[in-house]
Amino acid sequence: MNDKVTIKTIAKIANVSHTTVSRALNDSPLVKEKTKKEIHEIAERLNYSPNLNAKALVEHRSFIIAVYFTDLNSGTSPSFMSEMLHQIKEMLPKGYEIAVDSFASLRQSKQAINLRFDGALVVSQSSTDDVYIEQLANTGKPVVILNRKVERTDLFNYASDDYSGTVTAVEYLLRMGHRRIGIISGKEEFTSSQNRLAGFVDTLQKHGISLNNKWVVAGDYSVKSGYNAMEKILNLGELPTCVFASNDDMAMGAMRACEDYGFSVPEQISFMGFDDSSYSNYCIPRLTTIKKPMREITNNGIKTLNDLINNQSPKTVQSLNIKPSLVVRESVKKLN
Amino acid sequence: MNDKVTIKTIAKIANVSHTTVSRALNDSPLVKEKTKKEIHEIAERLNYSPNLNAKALVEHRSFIIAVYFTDLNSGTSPSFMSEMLHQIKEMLPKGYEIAVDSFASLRQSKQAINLRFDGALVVSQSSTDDVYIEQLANTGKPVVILNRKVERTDLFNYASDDYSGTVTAVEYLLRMGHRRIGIISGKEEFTSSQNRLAGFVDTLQKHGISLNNKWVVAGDYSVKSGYNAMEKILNLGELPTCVFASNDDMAMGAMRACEDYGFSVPEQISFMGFDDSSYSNYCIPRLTTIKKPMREITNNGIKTLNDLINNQSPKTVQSLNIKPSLVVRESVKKLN
DNA sequence: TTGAAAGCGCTAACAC
DNA sequence: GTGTTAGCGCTTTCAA
Repeated sequence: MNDKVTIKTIAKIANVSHTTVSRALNDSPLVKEKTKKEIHEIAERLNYSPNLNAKALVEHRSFIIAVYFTDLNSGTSPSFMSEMLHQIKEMLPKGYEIAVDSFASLRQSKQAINLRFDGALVVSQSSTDDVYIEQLANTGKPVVILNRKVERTDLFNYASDDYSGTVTAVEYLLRMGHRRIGIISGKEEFTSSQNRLAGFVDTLQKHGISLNNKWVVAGDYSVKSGYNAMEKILNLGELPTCVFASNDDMAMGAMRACEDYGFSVPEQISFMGFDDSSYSNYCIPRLTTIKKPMREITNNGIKTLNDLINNQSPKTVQSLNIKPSLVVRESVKKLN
Repeated sequence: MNDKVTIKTIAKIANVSHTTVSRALNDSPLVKEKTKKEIHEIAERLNYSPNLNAKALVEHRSFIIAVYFTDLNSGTSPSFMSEMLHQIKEMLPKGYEIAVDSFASLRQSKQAINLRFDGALVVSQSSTDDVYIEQLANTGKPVVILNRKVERTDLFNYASDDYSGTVTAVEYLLRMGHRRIGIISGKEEFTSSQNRLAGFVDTLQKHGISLNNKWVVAGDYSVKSGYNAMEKILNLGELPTCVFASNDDMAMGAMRACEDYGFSVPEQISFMGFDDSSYSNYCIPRLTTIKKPMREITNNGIKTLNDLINNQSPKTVQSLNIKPSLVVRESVKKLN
């Protein structure tokens, strides 16, 4: 292909220097309108497209936004990820590319972090990410951490307050008369799992409700793990009246297990989820859940990064720990 | 930060020329082992990281793999996308970045396609992508098209044979005794919707079954659209015994509508989905569906692109239209 | 308003 | 084995 159209090609045709072409193409006020127009025409005709590598080299920036996930494979819900990418793409200045990567894959291949980016957005799930976050921050380039509250206070950081969300959840369950409550927890390494579990345990304790340890079963946030965890609980003999699943996917798996074992939901066992995934309003029964404020998290994050990259001090706050809200649907029965 | 560690910095310390450093770092056999070791040590100590922009400029490649979706927003199922990205990341040579983009956003912002990539993977849903695929192909760089069969035969192209999948689906429904069958179709512009609809219509006709046009309702592949579409059908008075939903998500929405309107599934109305999404084995009832061969599609695509980038002629075939398979579960009742 | 020249950090002839 | 030099395509002084 005619890859070789450079500013020099255009310069020759327009009978000017390549400097002028560069200026014209960058809409510099130093170039006469007429020349500018001519150059633009030629560029268009030749289907000129600037060599971003050269531009990046000389301008000391790369036109790349790095988006890091803890793990592309598991944990980050696909819908979160896809919404994320979509929003970033919408809000980012034209000409920027989005480079997707994961800390898990870096760790696995023992690779160093790639420094070619102008700003980074980190969707963090685990404190094991901190090593990498450190490295990103050390570049001095704009970095925004989402999804998980980090220790460092000098970083822009927007997260969901999962602990408080779970408190809300459990208090609702208590109000509905439940006292025998189990939990299916999420991926152990994930901060969200830890916070949700802690919120659960603490709230029961605070209200003087004893927790049956057999009703605390580990899942990994997948639908299947919810199913398996619930099987364990159902085989216990002594059943809870309600199970809090640390995310909606596991709740769906768990409800399916009940169906298979002949327990009706919510008549015999109630369920509470977390996240408010797009399926939770359509499963049977509709899932009562805690709505994770994904929209606010991503919006804040992207806006901030955007400002940072354009060297404006962000109009957003430095850090946010957003309280999730309760979404009452059909999966929790009121006991009398 | 100490961003400024370049090969020249290292050269000065090691008392060699920057060329030698370059060679050493690239593990050239031309450099003495001892010097090499020294240089590597210094590089490590200084936390040297090569400037990819410079490297890219001189090597005429960019270490970027472009991944294009028709639309990041809708149509491409999030789980497909995330599995895709994960697999690419796993199989791609180290040091490569994955740049995610969508034709929809290009179109919206009237942007030209970005030429900074060494190979492109296109997850195409619609023939409107062809303009862009053309441009990508014209770069002469490796391009692999997934998900949809394109006209051009010179491109590497792996897709699911949705038409034949739907034939399989409908013939199964007929075998189960259904004659009054409706369809909820997907996004109109998407090739998959068109093929699935065509397969549906053709197969009914081939078997001499008349199609009630009122039972042909348009959705857009979202759960909600499946719900809405099913509402329309349920309000019709005359009901089908079975509805084929063009994807699993819509089937889930439709089954939920039945629940809300007091129709039992599959006793009164049966459902068949498409895709075999991760939820289809856990919803209530479990969804009988057609398994889209995503794994084969992505595997072939990534392997091929990989070979192409490394200048090997791919061990894979040029083009594949993979037949999906039937997955029988619980949502289709056998009529007698 | 334009051009000449330098240089971004790297690789690759071509010498030695 | 190693160094010198040139050059990738671009922006940016500085001079005219």
